[in-house]
Amino acid sequence: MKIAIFEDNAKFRESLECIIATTDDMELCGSFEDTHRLQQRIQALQPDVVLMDINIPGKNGIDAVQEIKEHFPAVQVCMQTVFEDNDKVFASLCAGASGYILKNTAPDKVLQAIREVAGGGAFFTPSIAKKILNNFQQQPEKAEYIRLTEKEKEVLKHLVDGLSYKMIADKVSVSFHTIHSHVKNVYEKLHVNSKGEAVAKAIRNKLV
Amino acid sequence: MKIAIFEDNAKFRESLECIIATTDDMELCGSFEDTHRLQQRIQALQPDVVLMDINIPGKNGIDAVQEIKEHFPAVQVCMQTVFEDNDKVFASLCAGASGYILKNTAPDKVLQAIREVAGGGAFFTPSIAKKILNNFQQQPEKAEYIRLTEKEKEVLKHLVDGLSYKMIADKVSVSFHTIHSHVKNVYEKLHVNSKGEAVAKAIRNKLV
DNA sequence: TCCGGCATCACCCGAATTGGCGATTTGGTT
DNA sequence: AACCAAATCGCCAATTCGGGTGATGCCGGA
Repeated sequence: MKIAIFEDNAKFRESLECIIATTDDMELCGSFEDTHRLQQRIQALQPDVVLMDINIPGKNGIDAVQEIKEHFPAVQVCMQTVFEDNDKVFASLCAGASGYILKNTAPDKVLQAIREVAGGGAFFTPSIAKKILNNFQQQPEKAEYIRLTEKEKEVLKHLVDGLSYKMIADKVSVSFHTIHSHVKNVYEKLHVNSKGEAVAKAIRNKLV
Repeated sequence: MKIAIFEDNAKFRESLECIIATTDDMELCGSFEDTHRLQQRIQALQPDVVLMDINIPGKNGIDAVQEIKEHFPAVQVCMQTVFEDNDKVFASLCAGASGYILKNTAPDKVLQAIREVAGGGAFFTPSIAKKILNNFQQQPEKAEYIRLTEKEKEVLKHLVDGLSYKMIADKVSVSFHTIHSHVKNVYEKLHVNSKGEAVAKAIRNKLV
């Protein structure tokens, strides 16, 4: 697993280098104090995971993430910073970062974060996770939990994709009438009575 | 730190009990296989953290979380389940859960999750964190400008609300045929050919 | 001034959707 | 064994939708 570091603070960068270098399943493939020639560096090193500071000379860390994900979508990026301002956190995540850890994070947690993002997962330090959570809970959306069966969810997904009853029936290998029946049940449970409302509610309640 | 468990699977509940009981800084103050008399139980036990299963007899786990947070906002809840469907995850978080861990989570991670949520933080297993992350990152890759006219946008809004052509015609005080015509134009511009797709695209591209 | 985009209205037709009435067979819980 | 929810299938009627092919004005930019 190849790791690249972008961090301007020399002491901190060195300690990161040390952590990575002394870990068996990781290889430190690059360590930089600025984001100059970002694409060339990434292209040359082909890292699996990039540790990125937010306050870094050259291009700032958030823009750097965006650039990396745009040109090298397979590269996973983990933000590594002292800041936990809401705007920086959310901007980083929207830019494509898969992890966000604070600089006071213990070394073993840093390694854990790297492994998680490398494996396609995500990792946040608890205080960051809490911020993200608040973002959900602040929605006044009094989302009653709608208990759809698996079949009903599947049919609903296909409705969202614009398939007709007949096409869904084909795709699920089931009779047209069955789909008909499922759709009716979905409408009932969602308290809607048209496809448009059902699709809208499905997307807004993240049933898809 | 007082922990209460709500989990209907006996074997799994016992293993959780064991994990908690053998941890120095935690005290198992209750363990239940259903959510009956939920408020009385919480009131009597005064737990700091509740581990809650989603599929649990009585009231389902998500509604239970909502009830707990409503009457005992200081109690932190961590979901503990085998499900990772989007709807269950987001419904849980919106209901007030501070953590969401899968049942295959290692014991030390479970303890870590409990400590984090007790301390006012949040904890998600990586795959759940990834789902949450995707919720932020989905959308930017649409540079394709869709220029709808005002009328078309209005008609589209009403379609999203589930109105039929005729109802829209009434609402906008215009002929049914006009609505028909607008809808056809919208379909053409959105490159779709069904109401479902149009509604989905409208919401996802924030045209509404 | 002419052209193109927009809004409006109109007709046709085949297919899809809705809603309401059923039914049987599973699978899991009690 | 009894029960229940879910999944499956069926019929019917009214309405709506999707696609095609028009037409009429109105307005603003070339």
